[in-house]
Amino acid sequence: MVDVALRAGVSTATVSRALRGVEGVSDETRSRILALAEDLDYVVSPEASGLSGRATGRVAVVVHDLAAWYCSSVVVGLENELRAAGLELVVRCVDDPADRVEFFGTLPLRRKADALVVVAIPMSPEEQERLAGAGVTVVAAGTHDQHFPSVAIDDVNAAQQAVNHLLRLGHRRIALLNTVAADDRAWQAQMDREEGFRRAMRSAGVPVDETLVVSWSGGARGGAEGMDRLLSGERLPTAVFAFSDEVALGAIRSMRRSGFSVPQQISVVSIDDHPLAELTDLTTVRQDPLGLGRAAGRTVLAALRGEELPDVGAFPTRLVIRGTTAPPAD
Amino acid sequence: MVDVALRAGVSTATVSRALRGVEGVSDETRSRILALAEDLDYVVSPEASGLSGRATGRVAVVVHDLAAWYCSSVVVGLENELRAAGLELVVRCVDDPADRVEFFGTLPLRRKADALVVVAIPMSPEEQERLAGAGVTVVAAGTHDQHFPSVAIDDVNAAQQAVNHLLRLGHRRIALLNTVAADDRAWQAQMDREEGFRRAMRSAGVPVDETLVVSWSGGARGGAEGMDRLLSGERLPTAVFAFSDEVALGAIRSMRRSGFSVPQQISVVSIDDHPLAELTDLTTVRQDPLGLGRAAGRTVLAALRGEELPDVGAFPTRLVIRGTTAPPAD
DNA sequence: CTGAAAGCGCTTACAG
DNA sequence: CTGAAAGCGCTTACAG
Repeated sequence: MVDVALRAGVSTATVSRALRGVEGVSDETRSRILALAEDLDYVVSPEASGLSGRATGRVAVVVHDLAAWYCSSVVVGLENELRAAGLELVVRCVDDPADRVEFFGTLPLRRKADALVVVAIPMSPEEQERLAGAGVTVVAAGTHDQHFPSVAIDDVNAAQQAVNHLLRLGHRRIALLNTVAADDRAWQAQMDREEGFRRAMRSAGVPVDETLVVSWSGGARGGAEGMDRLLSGERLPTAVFAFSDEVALGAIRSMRRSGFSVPQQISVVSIDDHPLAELTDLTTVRQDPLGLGRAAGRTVLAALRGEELPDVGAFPTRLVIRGTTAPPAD
Repeated sequence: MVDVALRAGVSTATVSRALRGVEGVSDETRSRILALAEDLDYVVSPEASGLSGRATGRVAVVVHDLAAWYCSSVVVGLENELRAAGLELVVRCVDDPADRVEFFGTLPLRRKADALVVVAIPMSPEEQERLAGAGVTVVAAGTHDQHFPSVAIDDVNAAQQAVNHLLRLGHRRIALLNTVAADDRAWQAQMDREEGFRRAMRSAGVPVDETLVVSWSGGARGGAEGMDRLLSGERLPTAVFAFSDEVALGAIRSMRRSGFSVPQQISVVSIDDHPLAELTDLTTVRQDPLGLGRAAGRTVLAALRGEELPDVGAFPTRLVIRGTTAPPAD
């Protein structure tokens, strides 16, 4: 920077102001400095800038499973929005419970980032408290949060959209193929989606057959295994509401293997609209993790600017009817 | 840090040395300082540290499509390895060609990171040159590179593994369902996999029917469309080698829709072993992007330590035979 | 509109 | 093994 200042014949203070677009520099001087900086291929040192100023120009994101479609899409949305604002994204994966304890225990983010975005990790009260004392702006993405601004879908409502679709088709023996969090701590989405399932059934006056409510591990494999359990039960469902598209895909695989046709004998609906849902002709409730990540990014920017955060409400979801649902055979 | 030094009754220089595990501090002093720092919940400011020392403690990763399984897996592997070494990962997505030009044109990474990992983006000579002059350690992951250390699979060989499997089963009319890069610049993997395809055919003395060589856009949709083209040709293939699992899945969908059974009428093999490959019983050549990311991370660490980089050779791939391949019907 | 000077919180030769 | 001091490259009141 001294170099630029010397050549421009001004002080480093002026260069600093010109480069940051701050007021108090004449247009003539500013453009001269900008041109010079460009010429010299000069970039400000974020270290020095962060040390003297207050902000680091970085926002951290903690994410549960970056390799999963949902999480990586949220992160891409975040990155796009933050990059446009000149901020960098530091990614921290939290793979297992031990790692999670480690992260929330040490919170290695003080002075390392201006804000933290927690993606798809419902926080315990203790974790929230730790974070609140960490001195950074916190935004939750993919989960609802009491203490911090959050952007997420309404899982109860999304589940109702799915189950109502089955009910409208005439189904009554509807199974819930839920998942359990690997973490064993209550996972918000699972509870909310079950609540939505029950609420839809209740509204329609249809009793829930508890033998048709199964919670199994997640992913396609979990869905396949959970479905095997349902198929080995006494009375079969005519329709299944699965926690996610991946679970649904696994379930469908199990059904076909066992000789059941979808949707002729059993209908399937889930939540996500994963890229493969269209390919597999899966009826699902679409959510938009990329857009959600962008919204979370905008929330971070607003919070950093100290703006009043407008309550964005729940992020929208929408039923997409494809080929895995049909009226019951009987 | 002054706070810790004051309470420990030593200078900040000693605290700094103790905290970094550098030599030149008595064990007694060191442990006292460490305990104190722990007590006070003290963490060094990376800004200040970076400003006085040389390194930033950060490595940047540029990635083409973070939402894709392959790329996000590589990034997770990288993150795991780098985090274990106390380094942070800054993620930069490069979505479209314009964005790519912008990135390589401005290279906003000088002083912002100690190293740069380029994931799945084959670089042009000009881009390589720009990077070489940027003053950061560069590692390529997922592509081979002349100028920088790189860790990648041998695409030619992987393709041969796939096609040789088909040849061994007795297939001769084998189609290549390749993809074209959205970027329109030559994409290494596509060329190498085509080369592997041709080499395997040549070795087996089987002529390539050029009407069975199709390059279409990527993803499941691209695979479906490309397959439709193949199916509308004069002579049908008895087997298809697809660029990736997603392309293969799309292709299979097209075949089933057109009334062809897999593998009875047409066999399908591809490259990846995507999580859904097992679910869909797809025969494929497995690659391990998570492990590849880890290896890239280790390469970065070694380079940062100034170590001689051992030539790791190609990252291994392995044929996984499942249910989409069988001997030809005739 | 512009500059001189202090200070951000560390690390690193240089002494001892 | 330990400390005093300079310096890393910026930003920010404070003057002018």
